Amino acid sequence: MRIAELSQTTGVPVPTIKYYLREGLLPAGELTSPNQARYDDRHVQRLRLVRVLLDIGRLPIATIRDLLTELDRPDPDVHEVLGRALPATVGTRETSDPAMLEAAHERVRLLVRQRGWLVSDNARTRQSAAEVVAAFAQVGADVEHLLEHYADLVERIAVHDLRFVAQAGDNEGRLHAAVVGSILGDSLLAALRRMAQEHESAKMFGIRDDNC
Amino acid sequence: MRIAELSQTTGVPVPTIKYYLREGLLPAGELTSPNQARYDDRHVQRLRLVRVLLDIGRLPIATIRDLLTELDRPDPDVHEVLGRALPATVGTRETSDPAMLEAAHERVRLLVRQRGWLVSDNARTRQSAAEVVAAFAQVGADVEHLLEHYADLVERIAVHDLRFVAQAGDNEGRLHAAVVGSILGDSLLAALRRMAQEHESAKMFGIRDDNC
DNA sequence: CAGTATGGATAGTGGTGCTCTCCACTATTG
DNA sequence: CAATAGTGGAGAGCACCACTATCCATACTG
Repeated sequence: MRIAELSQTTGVPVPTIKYYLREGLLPAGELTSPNQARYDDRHVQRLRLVRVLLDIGRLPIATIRDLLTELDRPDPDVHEVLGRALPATVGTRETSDPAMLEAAHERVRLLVRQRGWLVSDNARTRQSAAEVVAAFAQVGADVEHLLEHYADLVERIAVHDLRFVAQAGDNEGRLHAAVVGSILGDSLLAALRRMAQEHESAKMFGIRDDNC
Repeated sequence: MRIAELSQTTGVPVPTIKYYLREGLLPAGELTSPNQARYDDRHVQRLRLVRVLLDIGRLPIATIRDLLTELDRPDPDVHEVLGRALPATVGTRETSDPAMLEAAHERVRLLVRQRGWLVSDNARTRQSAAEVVAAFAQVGADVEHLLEHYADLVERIAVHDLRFVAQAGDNEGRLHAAVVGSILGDSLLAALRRMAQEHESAKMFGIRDDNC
């Protein structure tokens, strides 16, 4: 398969594919001569994955490159990917109030301790969670109740996520499933949550099912 | 309070505040003379909210403006906000394969029907959910099981979300809580989910709690 | 053998979220 | 009562990011 066919199959313009090749999001095709290369199904798959991580996951190119590099490691391990690469896909920000952030960190540490979660201490996810907790405080919202209930529910979500990962055949498939499930799962959960919120709100504040 | 104090209190640079004023993210201060204005606590609150929606929620300026405009409507109604304004905060994309997208839409319609969710038919959240379902299909992942379990769990999440909204004192507070809870809630859930995934993975694939 | 496609490289583009500069004017300080 | 600093407002400029366009020597295609 040459680049034009790869482009047609995936719907990604040829210049964009070239750009991804330059950026290391896509491995180079097998060179048959100095300026001819062949691409195969793996390139199609990878390209689709990149597009989905970009469009749905809204991950920056650099993050996607790191994630794919992790997937392509010689000794790929699902737990490693879940523990090291995927945490980089949650955003961080520089919070204004250091004291508030430290309090939020302490709150997250407490949560992790009480739940007995086996989460590495330097985990970026802790940082991210603390930042969100601090953000709630900064806009004057009390996140306390939400935090406990959310923790309950994400535990169950994670069980299904890991089941989703485990069901994939080989190790490579599991890595793929871990990435896809985590990134797309966020978006799926967000969309479903909005619908469930609308439904719950309809039940709560007078039902207007005129267009449902 | 003048602009310098507003800037110091919130940590937002003065030129950025001026930019937000131009963009309509922040209402103008009360003019005391042609080139002097006074700002108050409401500006501080609003500015913090804007920063949090930008930094944590990663919403575009235009979306934030629309959201805040909705909050400032004369007859603010929580269900309206949850049903109209907040759905705009989930992304959309132009999918390559129309047939796949239509199948995904049908799947989402079925889900909504089976759950009896009262969700408006044209809802943007449906579009978004369908896009994610199509994305799963596009990368060759079977979302079927995940979908049912996620639907179960977001129903419970939404119950807590609405409780979070209801607990806020007045109507204005509830609108604020709905926005904050929805947007920041997404990020909080994502961060907690990553931690729960790491924990679940640690339990599943050999426990290495050396640094937990 | 004419015309199109290719890999590779470099430069340019459009959108976004600021940031800088300027201006006439106002407030504050010594 | 200066001198200095700060202000609202408006326009231009900037940095980053994800592309997109152009060019070239070479290779495939009809």
